[in-house]
Amino acid sequence: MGNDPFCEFSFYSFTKAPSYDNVCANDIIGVWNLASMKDVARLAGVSVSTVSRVVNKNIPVDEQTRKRVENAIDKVNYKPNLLARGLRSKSGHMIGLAVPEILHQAFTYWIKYCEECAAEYGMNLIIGNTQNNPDKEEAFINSLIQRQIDGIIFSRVSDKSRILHILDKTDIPVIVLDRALDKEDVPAVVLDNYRAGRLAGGHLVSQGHKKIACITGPLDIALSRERLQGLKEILEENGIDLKDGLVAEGDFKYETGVAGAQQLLRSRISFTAVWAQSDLMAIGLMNELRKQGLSVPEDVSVIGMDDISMAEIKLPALTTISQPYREMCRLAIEMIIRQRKEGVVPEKRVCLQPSLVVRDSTRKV
Amino acid sequence: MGNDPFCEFSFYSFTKAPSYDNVCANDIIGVWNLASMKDVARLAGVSVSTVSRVVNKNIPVDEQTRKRVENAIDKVNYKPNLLARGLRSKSGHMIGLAVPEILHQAFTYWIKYCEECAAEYGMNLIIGNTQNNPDKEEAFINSLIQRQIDGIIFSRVSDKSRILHILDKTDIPVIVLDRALDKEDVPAVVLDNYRAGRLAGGHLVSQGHKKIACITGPLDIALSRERLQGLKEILEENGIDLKDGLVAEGDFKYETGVAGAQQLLRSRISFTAVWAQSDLMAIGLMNELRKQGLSVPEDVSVIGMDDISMAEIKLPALTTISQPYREMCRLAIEMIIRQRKEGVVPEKRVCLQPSLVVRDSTRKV
DNA sequence: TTGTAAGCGTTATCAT
DNA sequence: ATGATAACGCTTACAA
Repeated sequence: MGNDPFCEFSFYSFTKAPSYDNVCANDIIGVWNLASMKDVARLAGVSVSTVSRVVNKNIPVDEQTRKRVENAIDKVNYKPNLLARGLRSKSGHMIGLAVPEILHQAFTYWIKYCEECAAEYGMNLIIGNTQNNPDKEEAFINSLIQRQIDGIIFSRVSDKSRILHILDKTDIPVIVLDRALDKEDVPAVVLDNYRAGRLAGGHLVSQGHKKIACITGPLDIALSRERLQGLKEILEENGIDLKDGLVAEGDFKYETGVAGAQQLLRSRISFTAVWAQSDLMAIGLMNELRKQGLSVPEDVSVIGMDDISMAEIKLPALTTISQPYREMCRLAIEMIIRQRKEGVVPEKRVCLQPSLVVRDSTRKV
Repeated sequence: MGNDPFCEFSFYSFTKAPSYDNVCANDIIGVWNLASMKDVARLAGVSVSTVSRVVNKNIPVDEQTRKRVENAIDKVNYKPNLLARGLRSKSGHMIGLAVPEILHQAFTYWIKYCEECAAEYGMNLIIGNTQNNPDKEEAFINSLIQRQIDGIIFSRVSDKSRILHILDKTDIPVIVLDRALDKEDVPAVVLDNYRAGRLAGGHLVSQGHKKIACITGPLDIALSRERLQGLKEILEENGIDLKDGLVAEGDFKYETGVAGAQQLLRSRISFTAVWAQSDLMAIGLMNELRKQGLSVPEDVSVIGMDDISMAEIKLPALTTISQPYREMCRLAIEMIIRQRKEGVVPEKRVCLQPSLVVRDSTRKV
């Protein structure tokens, strides 16, 4: 088996690159030069300013010269240099996205949709994995500032005060996704978590459940409390009491779903339905229930939250609460762009609605 | 429930930003200016070139002046402008990563580890989701070229000829991750897929299995064939025949694991172990087997490939073949950096070894 | 060792 | 409508 990183029938070798005509003089060797505006201008017999005007389409240019310039542009395959443009216009045409952990599926949604939407606006997305480490976060933000980034989107912040301290001295638009900062002093795009609780509870109530349990996220995080509150209120409105013994605290990960199931069963309070505040916990819960001889949904209905792709493929497929990831990202990016282009600054938080996805893990009782 | 995107107790409003003293003159409003070298130079009473020399630490500077400059740098909190630096030195200090789909877990590994390694080298990572769409791919690459990107990493390429056509005119280092191009004409970091097949087969053989089946990836992809070949050969070497009826073709996704299970069972050829060439297919396979009344690993041993996080939490936890994602990304990035800095160009492909992760889905027979 | 100045590829101001 | 020209902030010959 061997730990040798290279297999026997391949090799890893470097050779001197062929020397290029236009080698540049610093440590980076052999950069091929794209055509610049100067080249286009020379070819079209106009000045660079005219080329710029044609490229940027904002200032009137004579039809004749425009044609000539456009031809020249095609001919030399001119593409504007975004570093030069950014340097001059103070806009790198880039958006930064900071996530605490790339491998968590919920965060990959932010990455995917932020990239998608940024691309639609002709922007590139720089991502940074902060690992909930304030130092990494700071380093990432600093590199973004140095790139004249157009805006920064945070999905969670490990050290609020530090971040704001750095960014307050700039006027770089900042949006917090998903998990707003406590004081609401930074624009945010968040989910209506209270409503998520109501949705989950409402679904279970409508199925006739009366003995309901919940596995929450960390209760020091506002959104876990809001979700729980929503659940509590909808149950109360239907004359149902959410018993303290049937609330287990988790951390959104699989293992605490398992642990939560054990805790609920140990309580000896009977229940016919559980809402786990993340799909991962819901799956852990289902696996543990099954292990203990209970079947889902026959004995216990289970509802999750997030609608990760795994939710579809479990047996049974998981009923869950889905977040409008795409819309949230779009909104965040549009808020950034508006703030940069039009000088308007979003004042408060935007709150989007979750929706219920009914699959096979819940049923009438 | 309502489809209204904004909940009733929040609002989405923009107001005019306060005007800043240093508003710049174009359409981007209110950009806060970082201190520049000029500011540092003025404060330290030296020229900008001296500041540059201090910052870049490559050219000797008098201890006295260095101290003065460093103090000035701290005082004004100077950070080099990376756009200007990139423009001048023709290196954006960025690496681009093109993936076909961000939400697939295997690709998120590339994102995570490329980001991690790029950060170690002081580079930022721009990601692009190509969706296997040649036009998106081309647009992404063009934007990278325009940013004087230092190198591009592809995880799969939808249209090889087009990409190479664009990039061949540049000398931007290009590395293909994971799935090499057919002709081996682009540097690549790949897994030893043949060896993966041998590992999977070897493990099953060592457990005493003799009736072995396989669910492959798409057979028009070389790596699926290489994996299958490895499996075949190790079995042959042990006097075991991999029966044609026990090979089902899938596409790496969950559903074809289910379908593969059905196909294998329909064949009526008995088997005691299956290698699915992706964990997702392995999970589909396990679920389908269970549905048909077979248990894993009691009746059938199952081994997967990729070692995605889901593999750990299934019941039973999945025995699988893991890829050295982190090392592969590191190698790719280091190849890029060496090519850029030292002008050395990696000639062929680098091939890394997979490893076996034994969990609970396989057992002695 | 340090300063001067040119230039990277743009955009924007000011003439014409 | 178009062309010089001066920035943007940096690196780097070349001079001193």
